[in-house]
Amino acid sequence: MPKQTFLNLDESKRKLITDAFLREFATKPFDVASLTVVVKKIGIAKGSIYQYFEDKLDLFLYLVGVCSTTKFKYIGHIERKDYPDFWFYFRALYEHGVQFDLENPLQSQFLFQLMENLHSPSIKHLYQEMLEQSVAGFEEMVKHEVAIGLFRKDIPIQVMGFMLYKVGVSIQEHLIQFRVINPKISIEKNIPIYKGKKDKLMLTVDHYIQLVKPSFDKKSNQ
Amino acid sequence: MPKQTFLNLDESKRKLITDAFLREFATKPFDVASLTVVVKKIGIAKGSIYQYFEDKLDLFLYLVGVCSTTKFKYIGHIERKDYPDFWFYFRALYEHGVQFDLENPLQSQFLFQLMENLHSPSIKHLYQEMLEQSVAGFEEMVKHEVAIGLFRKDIPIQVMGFMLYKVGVSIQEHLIQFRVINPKISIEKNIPIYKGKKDKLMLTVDHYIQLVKPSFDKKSNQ
DNA sequence: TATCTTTATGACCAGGTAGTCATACTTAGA
DNA sequence: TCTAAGTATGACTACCTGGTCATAAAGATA
Repeated sequence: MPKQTFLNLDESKRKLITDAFLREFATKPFDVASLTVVVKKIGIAKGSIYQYFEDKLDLFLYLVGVCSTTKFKYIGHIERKDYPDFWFYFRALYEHGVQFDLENPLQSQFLFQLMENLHSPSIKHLYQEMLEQSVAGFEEMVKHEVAIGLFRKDIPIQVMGFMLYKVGVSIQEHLIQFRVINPKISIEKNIPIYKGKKDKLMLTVDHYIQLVKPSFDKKSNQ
Repeated sequence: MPKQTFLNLDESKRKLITDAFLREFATKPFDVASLTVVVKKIGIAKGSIYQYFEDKLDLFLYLVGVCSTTKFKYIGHIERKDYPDFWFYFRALYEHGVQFDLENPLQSQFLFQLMENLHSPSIKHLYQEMLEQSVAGFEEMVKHEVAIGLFRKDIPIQVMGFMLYKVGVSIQEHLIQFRVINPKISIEKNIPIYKGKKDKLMLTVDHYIQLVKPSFDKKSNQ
């Protein structure tokens, strides 16, 4: 948790600091990201950081918190019950995710790279924790779909949950792989990852849904 | 490429060095792995490393080469044409992959963590390159299956190829996630990742095949 | 204006890194 | 046994990191 000193700062300075570190941590793994470089870039003293935060990890966790909170405002209200089947719901999550990205590019990019940048040995436990949480979330979704008879039940929940999680991740990675989006350049130029690419994203989402739907949906004759 | 000096070394010393660095790079990202630590551990001078290799990257690439060559001996002879459908072929790759692991634990573990440990900024290009190659390989497979009418053709090849690649990766990650295997501990104790777990691995492979088969296979009425 | 509290600073510390290089040691051949 | 080529060494450089802390500056209160 940030110290009181940081919270007392006026918003513009808080934003200056937050944004600068979001940028750093969005580009480099935790262990490689350098506080020294960032403070030089924004022209504040190294010592100040330690008036604001306990240590590097404290700062990092603060950023995670900020971004998660923001994103939740965009997708927190989306509920499964408002959609006829899981895939409409799944699709909606992406649609509102784009909105989050367009309006909060830096935060979006930070979250985008989060899992990747957590691969540093010194915070391995955090990675494990977050992955576990994500996977558990998808497992819950699958469990529900199986319960209401929309998803097949001949495959272990864990397998379906994990695969679904992977599908979610793969869509974004696909767009990077095939040069539709370029997070690195987006961060440099400070433009939203999906700016002008919402259509292409949703088309890809649809392709993936079309592809994996038969894997999850219960066959009509079962 | 290693320098001649390294190649002149007698095998036992070469193996000592190779194994020690495989261990280091199997545990830590490229940028975090420390040559200094390794040379201390095996009791040779830091300078010696630079008599053997150009630099850290040269050493790393040597390790990649060694492991790839070994693994190829195990799965290079497996050909699609020897199997009735893609999924038997896919399954066979895993089966022989286990054999490679059991007989070359260290190399297996190094390759296992390779993609993950390539996330270091200083070798981002290498990551990109290898990913590209892997994905291209899976795309070729898909293309072939579509051509012979076994895979559906209503989804872009790129999407199917990338998804298939992800399925391959996901199986291993699944086993970590659900504590069936534990590469980190295996490396510490120097035992094969899949020792005594071949059955569980193949069961999981079968689950994933069973799950994703309907996504890829052409429907009989199409 | 004088006092007290909060905030900002940057030199400094201990510890780490990849890579260099002159020197010493080994080995092989004559 | 002497020489020459190959191999091993570790102190050293230049540079980086996260984190500390006494001190200075700024703000608020009276």
